[in-house]
Amino acid sequence: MRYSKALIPTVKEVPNDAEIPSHRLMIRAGLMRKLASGTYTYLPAGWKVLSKIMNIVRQEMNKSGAQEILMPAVQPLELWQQTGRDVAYGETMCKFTDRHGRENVLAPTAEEVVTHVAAAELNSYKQLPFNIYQISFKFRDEFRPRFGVLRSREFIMKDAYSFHADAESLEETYQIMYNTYKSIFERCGVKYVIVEAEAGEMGGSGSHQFTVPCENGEDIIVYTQDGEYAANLEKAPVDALPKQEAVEAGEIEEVHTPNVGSIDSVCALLKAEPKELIKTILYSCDDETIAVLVRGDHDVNEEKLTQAVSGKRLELASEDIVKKVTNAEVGFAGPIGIEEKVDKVFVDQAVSVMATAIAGANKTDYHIKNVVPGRDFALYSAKTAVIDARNAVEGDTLDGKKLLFRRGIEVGQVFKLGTKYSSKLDCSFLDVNGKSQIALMGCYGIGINRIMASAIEVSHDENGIIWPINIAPFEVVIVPVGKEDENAAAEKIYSELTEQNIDCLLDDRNARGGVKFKDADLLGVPVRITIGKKSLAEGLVEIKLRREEDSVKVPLEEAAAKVAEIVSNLKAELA
RNA sequence: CGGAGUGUAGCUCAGCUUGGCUAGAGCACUUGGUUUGGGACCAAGGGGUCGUGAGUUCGAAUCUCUCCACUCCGACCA
Repeated sequence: MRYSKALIPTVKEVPNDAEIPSHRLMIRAGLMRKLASGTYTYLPAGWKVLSKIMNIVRQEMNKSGAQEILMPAVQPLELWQQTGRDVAYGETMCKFTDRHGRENVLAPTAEEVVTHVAAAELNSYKQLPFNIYQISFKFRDEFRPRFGVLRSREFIMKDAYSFHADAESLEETYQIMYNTYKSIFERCGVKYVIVEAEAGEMGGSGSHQFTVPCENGEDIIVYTQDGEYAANLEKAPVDALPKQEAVEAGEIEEVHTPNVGSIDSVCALLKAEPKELIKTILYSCDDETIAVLVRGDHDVNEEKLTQAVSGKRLELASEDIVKKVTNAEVGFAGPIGIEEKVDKVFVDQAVSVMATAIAGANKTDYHIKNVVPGRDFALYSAKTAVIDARNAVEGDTLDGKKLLFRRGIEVGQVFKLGTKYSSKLDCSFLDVNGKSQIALMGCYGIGINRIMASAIEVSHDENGIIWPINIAPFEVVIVPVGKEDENAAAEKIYSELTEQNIDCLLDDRNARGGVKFKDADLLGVPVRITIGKKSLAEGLVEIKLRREEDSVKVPLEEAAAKVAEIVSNLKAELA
């Protein structure tokens, strides 16, 4: 590609709505432009990056035995109603009615459609297993799109779905996908960690997340120093805390706390620490109401809670329910006597070992001091159980080992779905004995745009992007500085490299050297060839790697061969 | 959805407090010239119904209200 003919509109100044490096650099390097909140147009160089990522994904998926298909972006809402996910996905799903009055959704994912497709074609165990995938646009009407491409409303996802006759087969494909994902991210040149994850809304029995550690990630990874354990925050269990030393706790004492409902304000008023408080949080689960007790400085982990209610859908109780159950305004729920008012009580382990605590009084504008767990409310009963119900925090351990935290960008996740979708959409087959069986499923997603953004997040400097060569918009940029012999030499190298299928950008613009260097750095092209007057007079050109400071000079005639070798070495690093 | 903020040229912003001549700067763009190894310089240009709609006023970018868009924080934490 010749720069003079290319639409690569680099800019010096950034629109003020870009905050994180990947977003800023994608705008500055002319890779993309925003159309509206959470939607972006990819310009030629940006689309090339995405295309290269998609090609790697496609090659590795095909190599694993998966087959590519393409499903519609517009799906009938009816399919989603059959699995109940029309409600579960809620407002995140963009719905619309067509001219015939039919309700549709813009695909946020495709479990329903793919299961429907498979159900129609699957008859016999002899067809199993198979794994089909697509690379397509997905639309999720996010609460709050942000961080540029990291949480956009429209994005490109590779989603694969496997179908199996038995658990062993699912396990086998799951492992194949796990390894395929490793190859994909390695070839893309992004450093990732694999963590245990909860299946969440997707359902199923097992899941791993592929996460790129980086400061601007939205996910929190919890791990032990020795690398024995890594999980996301939703999943990570914690060791039980030791029982606090018993203190001379007086009788419970009601205190007036007018208009003071939040943890912080209670602490301020009573001069206490959040860790001396018990939070009582109410959830609705089907028709039941569930109370959860956690320490004031801890957060409820809904995934753990969901496990405790056997995977049933949980929802924070509405204000009305809270008022009805506690006989008080929101902010004053407490553990004493709550057992009689709700269907279940889960006490977080950290609460169960508290010596004494402050809690809500189930009475508007009142709290209770000197609450002793086990004395003033039951820890174990028909309705009450002590469980691990909170997020891990700094200071927690697992198996006695200190838990560490770091942020990351989720770029891929694999799930064992089991029969969650196949049972509801009747995806079954006849087994060897002629008996009808429900197919087992796995699903495997990769965020294409997120690979692009995370590569930038972890690899850039003050001058711009530093691409891994396999996903760079160009592998080599040729910069002639000057306009006579330099251009001729540049053309020569350009045609030699192009002939060898090296993806090359020739900066043939009539611009000063400085401009070309700045743009080459901003765009992040891994290898740069500079052809200047002085060196050329000696028959030399200069080769510089974007990621390194120094350059080397080689004879003009050898330049193409030398660069081809460098390119192939850089690629070998990512093989 | 709650809170905060911002909307003036393609981009970054000034002007608004205290209403008043033809609405400004830098970057970008066009033309000509000089330049050409790290975002050059000179000169001449083009480009804005100041987000929308209403109101107050002799007069509104500026004051008031409506709506819209965008950004940030939060959104189960009782």
